[in-house]
Amino acid sequence: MNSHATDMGLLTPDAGEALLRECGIMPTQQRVEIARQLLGRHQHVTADTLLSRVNQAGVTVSKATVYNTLRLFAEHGLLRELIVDSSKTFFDSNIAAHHHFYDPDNGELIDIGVDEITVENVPTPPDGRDISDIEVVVRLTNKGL
Amino acid sequence: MNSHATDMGLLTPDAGEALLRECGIMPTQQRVEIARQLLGRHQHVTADTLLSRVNQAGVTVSKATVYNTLRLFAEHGLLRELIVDSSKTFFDSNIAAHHHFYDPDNGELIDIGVDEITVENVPTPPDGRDISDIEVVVRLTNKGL
DNA sequence: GGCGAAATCTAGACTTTGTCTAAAGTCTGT
DNA sequence: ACAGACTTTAGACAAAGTCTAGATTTCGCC
Repeated sequence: MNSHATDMGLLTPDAGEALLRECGIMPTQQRVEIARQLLGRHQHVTADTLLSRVNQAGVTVSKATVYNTLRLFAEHGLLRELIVDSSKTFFDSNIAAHHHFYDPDNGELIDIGVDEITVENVPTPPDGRDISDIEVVVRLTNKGL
Repeated sequence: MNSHATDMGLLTPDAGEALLRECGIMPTQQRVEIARQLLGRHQHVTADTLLSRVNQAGVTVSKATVYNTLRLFAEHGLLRELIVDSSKTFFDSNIAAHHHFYDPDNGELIDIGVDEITVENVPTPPDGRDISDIEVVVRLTNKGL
């Protein structure tokens, strides 16, 4: 057990604040609480689940701040936006290169380590463009459907 | 030039109707027009662009019918839903296995043939589930940003 | 061709996810 | 404590997609 996270996988308030400062993000109460809930362990959340989780933790946060903060954290590389479902956006606190299984039936996301799958020979992109990200989504169905 | 498509890549009305019948889909006027616009060549469309294209072709179609028909065609394997952008869904009339470059700046999608990229060693899915689809999205940025 | 049953289509209300805005609150350096 | 810059908020707004009830079309059959 490390001293920066509680046994529920939350960061301590101090660790959350320190992390944000390191990234040059002003550590407001809302941002620290979102960081605590999100960045203590690897997980996949939607804006909606995060909003209710933070509010249940006793910190009042508005919908706009949740979206602003998620975008801000993503810009600073603290988390990654996942596009796997047409109706909601997931955010992934695991920023290491990896891919996903996705089960549309229950919204479950499961990490696939970058060493567990082989993606090679990606063609060079057209004209004046660079690759910013490679995302592999392996969609699942329940057996016998 | 084959006899089933015009020089604009549209199916002839007869070819469209025949295609739907082969799939066991009742060929209504709306469905035939959507099939003509969509299935004559490989392309990527959103529900919105398709709606206006069909209406401009002189066939009145409602938004609900466009969505119903796209889902119906996808269920019958005539096209494929692509999840590459959090704000809109694309449909791909190329049903052969392949992947995509995606440029979020202009919404452009470019096919990557399944022989142009290597995706191997996909782990076995958990418990009682099967793989239904593997989707690789290579996101692009403009150089020097 | 005409008929009834079943399937389909439509307009528009509705839902959901996410964005925007103007006003109020908070923080920092001095 | 003050100014100025940044952040947060509630709620209006926007866009994509879903749903529904009633009107229309299609089909098989005579």
